[in-house]
Amino acid sequence: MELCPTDLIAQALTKAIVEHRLQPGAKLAEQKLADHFGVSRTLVRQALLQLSQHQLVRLEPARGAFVAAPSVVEAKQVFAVRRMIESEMTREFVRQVNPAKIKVLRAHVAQEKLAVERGDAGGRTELLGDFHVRMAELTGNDVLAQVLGQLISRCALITLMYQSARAAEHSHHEHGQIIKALAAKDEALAVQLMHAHLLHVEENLTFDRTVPSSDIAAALAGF
Amino acid sequence: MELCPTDLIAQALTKAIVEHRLQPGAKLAEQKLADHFGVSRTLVRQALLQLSQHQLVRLEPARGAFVAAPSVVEAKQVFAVRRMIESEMTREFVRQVNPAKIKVLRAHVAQEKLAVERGDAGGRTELLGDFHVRMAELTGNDVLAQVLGQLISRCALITLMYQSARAAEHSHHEHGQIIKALAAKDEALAVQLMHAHLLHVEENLTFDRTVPSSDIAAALAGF
DNA sequence: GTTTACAAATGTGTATACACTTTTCGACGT
DNA sequence: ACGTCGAAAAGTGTATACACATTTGTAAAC
Repeated sequence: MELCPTDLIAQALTKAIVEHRLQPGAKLAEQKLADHFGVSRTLVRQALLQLSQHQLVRLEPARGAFVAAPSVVEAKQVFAVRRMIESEMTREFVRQVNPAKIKVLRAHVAQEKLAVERGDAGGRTELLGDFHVRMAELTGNDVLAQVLGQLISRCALITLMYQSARAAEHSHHEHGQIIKALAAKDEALAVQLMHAHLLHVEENLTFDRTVPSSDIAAALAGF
Repeated sequence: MELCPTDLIAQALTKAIVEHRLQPGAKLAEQKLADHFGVSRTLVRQALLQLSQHQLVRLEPARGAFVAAPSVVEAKQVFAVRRMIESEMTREFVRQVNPAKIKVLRAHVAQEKLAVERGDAGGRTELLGDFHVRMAELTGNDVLAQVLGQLISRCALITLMYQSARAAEHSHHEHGQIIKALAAKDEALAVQLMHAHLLHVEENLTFDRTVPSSDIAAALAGF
């Protein structure tokens, strides 16, 4: 569906940002990226424009592009929206659940297990997020999957900034419980578990941890 | 926040598309647009790229940009997602409702009334959609407002393609009822009304009406 | 030694140029 | 007359060029 050079670059950058190979706040100089990818600035610019729409990079006029560093309040808002969407999504999922769909989710969780045990922070964050997108896809609503996908990639940054290994394992475990409730067609339980799960993820983000910030004003507040 | 030339062009195009001054399926030739706006193709391309992300234009490789013509199934999916989000949003709104917020909504509905009475199809569609965005903004969740805004601009196209004047007035009336429930802090009623409202909007779209299509295959299906 | 002014360097913003693909249109052959 | 082939036209995809803004570094002034 999308395989033109621009999207390839955007994808590569997204991966690099979400996997934390590019620090939040890092400058993304167009020429440097162009050289690296072996293309002209034109394509890099287009890719950066896309990523800015996805809130993964901040574009400052005449100053350039920087890896986004979502604020705590923004993170909380993203999670609030996710709870709204995913509670209802879970309800819908239960209505149309069948063995094949449960099987897909179980297979996914098996992969999560591997990444968590391997200690692969990038991989596990991606997989833990993908669980929710997978659910959305299984409801058959492409728009839902797309919207949720954007929200999740947007807070992949946040999660990676703040989430501990223990929290990741906890998430993985909760996914298993959610599947059980889905398989049992227990709507109330499934919705409750999903809601609690998202709350846990948000709560476990150690927002007080000092994060290397590129925002001078914020970094030096109080000095 | 966004006032660079590219965004200005994107905004102008969005308005033209949403106000139906550009027919769904219409070709958007880059040079023509560039001449019209008095800029180079570079800026037009960037704007078109943005609009394609918002699903307002379709980009076909090496063939160009076309005004999007959302399918019926896509429309239904958008509405399904809106119901998920806005049910929960209504719940949240009731929790933090106060007289000032109610006043804002009442003022908005007053404007809707004018547009509906004036028979201004473009204006009323925009205002009827903005009611929901206004609610999102009033909850204080910027991310929610942004996500919902995208969904609504995405189906503004649909609404304008299919919605009748009578349906518009009906929507306007339902907004009033929703506000009453919100003001009374009656969560259950407000949620129920919002849910029903979105169902009504979707149901009232006359999906069977033949729409001028530029998609030859679809237009000639069955011949 | 610190601050200010200014110039070089770096980098972004937009326009233009060129290669290549798709479309259009006319001529040729059947 | 109809269909096919081919060349011209139009349009997209990418690279490059250039104007302008920002940043950096240096030198002069206090």
